[in-house]
Amino acid sequence: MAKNSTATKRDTPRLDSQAWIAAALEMLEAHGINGVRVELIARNLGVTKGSFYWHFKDRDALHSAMLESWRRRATLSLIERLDRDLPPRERLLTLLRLPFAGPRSDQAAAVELAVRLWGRHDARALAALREVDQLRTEYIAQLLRQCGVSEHEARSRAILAYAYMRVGQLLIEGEAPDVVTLCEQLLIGATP
Amino acid sequence: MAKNSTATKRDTPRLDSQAWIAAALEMLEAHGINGVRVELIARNLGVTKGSFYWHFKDRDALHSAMLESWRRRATLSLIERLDRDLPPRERLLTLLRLPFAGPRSDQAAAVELAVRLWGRHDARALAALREVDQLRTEYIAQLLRQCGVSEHEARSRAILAYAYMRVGQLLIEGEAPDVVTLCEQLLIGATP
DNA sequence: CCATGTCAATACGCTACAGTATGTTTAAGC
DNA sequence: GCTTAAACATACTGTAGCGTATTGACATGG
Repeated sequence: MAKNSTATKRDTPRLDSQAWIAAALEMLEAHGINGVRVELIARNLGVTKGSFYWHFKDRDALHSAMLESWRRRATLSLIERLDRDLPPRERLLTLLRLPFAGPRSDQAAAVELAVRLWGRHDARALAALREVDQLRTEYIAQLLRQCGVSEHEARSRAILAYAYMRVGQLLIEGEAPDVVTLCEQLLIGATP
Repeated sequence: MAKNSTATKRDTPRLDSQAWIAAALEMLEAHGINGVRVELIARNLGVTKGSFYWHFKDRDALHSAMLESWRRRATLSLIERLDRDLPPRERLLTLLRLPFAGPRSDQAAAVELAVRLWGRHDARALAALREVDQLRTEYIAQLLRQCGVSEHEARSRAILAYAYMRVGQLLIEGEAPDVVTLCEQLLIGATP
């Protein structure tokens, strides 16, 4: 186990900043912001930290880049991926089930938790978090309004739905399927 | 700034395990489980780590003690403190507003997030988390049933309420008071 | 007053890690 | 084939932190 250790193969021997950021976000998801170590990420990528300090000035620069990358993907990508020809109610359901759909979404939900904790002693993380939270809840609220939810209830329901999406995964694990379905119905509104 | 640095005064010059655990939980809340450093806690307590290794075998023993302490306080204390002569609906409201009532509850909510992240790569933390989640949601569901919520809806509403209590703090910060009130009404049930 | 148990300070070795300095490979352009 | 710059390796310094060993302060009971 000298060169090709774990994560990325050497099919792309040369890395760019994005590869480092992606690997760093994996570390963030697993061990929090303090667990994001340069040499560990390097090992996961199959390189040494000599590569890291080519792409980034220092550890703090990586942190900023991680936040920026997360903010972009958290706002643009997800929303634009859903804005297709689905009716609003189906879009809402898909959105609600997104954090529970497979290990990839599972990791994404964990990153949210890590950023949330990170934001307690880092102003940049807090700012990014507020912006993402605001955009997400507002988007959910819009969908709810399109489903016929009143203007007043929309924001409250959006907040509840968003909270459910953040920490609901572990809570649901042992529950019956109809309990989950009822959660969704309570959030979206009565079944027509 | 030599002796009495920050946290605990030297009124109680000698410490016990509980003081260490409490200080460690503060660190957990601020920097996650990886940020819980022995020498840093020692500085906060105004002692050196020579004291620590008298009370605990090693860092891992502190982790276990932290989990155990958190589990006790998370299950027994809170529930028993509420089981007074309040009607169930008022008890529910108090419970719902607990995470947003002052900085102390704010810290407690942050500890929950930290444990939640911690549980992603530590089996003990995950076990404690599951137990606490289960007890809390079941307790909320019981209160809901006493409020007239149907058996089926009780568990779903409890999950939504619990998720709201965990991450709702930041989401609510800029909201109007009636939005928050509506959140509570949606969770508890229609106003009678 | 001294013996013992409790709690803490000091000194030490060890490892992990951040960051720097500098050498080495690889690919592209000419 | 030679140059150049991008991407990475290697070797190093400095520091933070875990754990250990030893010693010191302080109280209490005999």
